[in-house]
Amino acid sequence: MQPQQAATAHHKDSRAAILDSAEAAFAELGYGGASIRAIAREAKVNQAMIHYYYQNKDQLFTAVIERRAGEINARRDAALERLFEDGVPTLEVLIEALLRPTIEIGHDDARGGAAYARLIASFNNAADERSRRVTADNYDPIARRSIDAIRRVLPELDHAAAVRGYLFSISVALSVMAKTGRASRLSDGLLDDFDTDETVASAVAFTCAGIRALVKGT
Amino acid sequence: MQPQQAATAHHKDSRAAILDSAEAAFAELGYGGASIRAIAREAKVNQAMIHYYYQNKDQLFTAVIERRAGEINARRDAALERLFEDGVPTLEVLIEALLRPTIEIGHDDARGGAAYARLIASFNNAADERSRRVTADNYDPIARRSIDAIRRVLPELDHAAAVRGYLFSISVALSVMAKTGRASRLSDGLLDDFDTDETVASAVAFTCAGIRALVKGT
DNA sequence: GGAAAAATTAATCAAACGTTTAATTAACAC
DNA sequence: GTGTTAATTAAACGTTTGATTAATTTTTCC
Repeated sequence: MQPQQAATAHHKDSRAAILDSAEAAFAELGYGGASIRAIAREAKVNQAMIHYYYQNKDQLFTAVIERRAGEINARRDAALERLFEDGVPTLEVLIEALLRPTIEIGHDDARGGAAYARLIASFNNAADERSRRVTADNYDPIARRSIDAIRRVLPELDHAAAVRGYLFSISVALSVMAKTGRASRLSDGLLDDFDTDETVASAVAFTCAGIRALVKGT
Repeated sequence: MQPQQAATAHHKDSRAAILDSAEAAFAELGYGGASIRAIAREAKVNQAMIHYYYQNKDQLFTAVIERRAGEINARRDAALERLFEDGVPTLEVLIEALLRPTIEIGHDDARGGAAYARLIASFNNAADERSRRVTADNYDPIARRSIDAIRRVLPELDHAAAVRGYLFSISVALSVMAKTGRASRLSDGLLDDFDTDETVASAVAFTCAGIRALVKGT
């Protein structure tokens, strides 16, 4: 039968420990490279516990994504609602509100956000059935709302261009989330993957100018 | 046995057949998810042939990347040299020259480019040691030359901003290479992942405006 | 045409994989 | 306390994995 929420004071919640460990493993090694055994070992739980709570590897992966996607989507929705409360915001304010939750989670090392950042960055462009499924399920709805918001702020932009602009912007945001160390390497240390404010500012400036350039006849 | 009249022509190039099959498998399933056995089966080759030619899975992966990276780098270098032959080109011309080889390979279905596109898109943001290694080995040198070229075209851009601009641009280009079908889905069919010219034009317009926005004090 | 080298094959290896089972311990309701 | 259910465990399941072996065929070259 399905377990109930137990989480005794004695043992830290095993389910969360499994998700944390799985998140790190999937991010570091990919879905196929991460093994249930290694995930269980890292989470300090018996290997059968993973099947007890998540049935199989695929559903474990799904659970990892859903946990973070829920938070990101909630923060984005709240920002969207707030921004349009009194009037139409500028494109810069809107884009920053859309990108910041994503980028900040990736910089929240204390809560393991860095691992999720690498994970989402790797499956966002992935073509396998599983990646497409979790993207469509967890990120398409908020994507549609975000695209609508962009069009309200920039009515001259046609629908197709708004979709392009949104996807380009997300791609830029994810590239800075991944923190592969490449920026630092190519800039000989001038750039720092971990400076959130400077990173967000650059990404917002870049993508806003890019979106405006997609307006027809410019 | 089968009539062997075409045998020579058939397995004339087992090495290429293996690389083609491996490229598709790595792109579709990831490094860990792709199996040597499945790769051999798809390439119509005995599985020991893969170790005969490429020693092990890691070196097979490296060989898959190197084959395409060599071509992309050669085309990019040629374009760079040509562009600066007589004077300094515009940013648009430069960026298009940098992005086009990458995007076009991804659209060259006949030569299996679509698989490589998904592959490079997935490991570009990946954090595992292998992905970082092949990125550094195969794409860092051309990246440095490209960044220098951007700075010659746009001298007001400082080095760090040029690195940012380059990485953002590559990220945008890779996102359209992956062709996950998401653009079409989110635009309700208005956008087509396979329209190369329109895709390149959008990516160039977006990234050039983005790079200009990274100039200090604008 | 025959020796040498390259290419290809089937068979096998130990290790690791995801998953399942059956038994045991811990927690809770009454 | 007793009974019930959730949580946890060790062991094993059958399969697949990357890799290696040794034998055999095909090609190359003189």
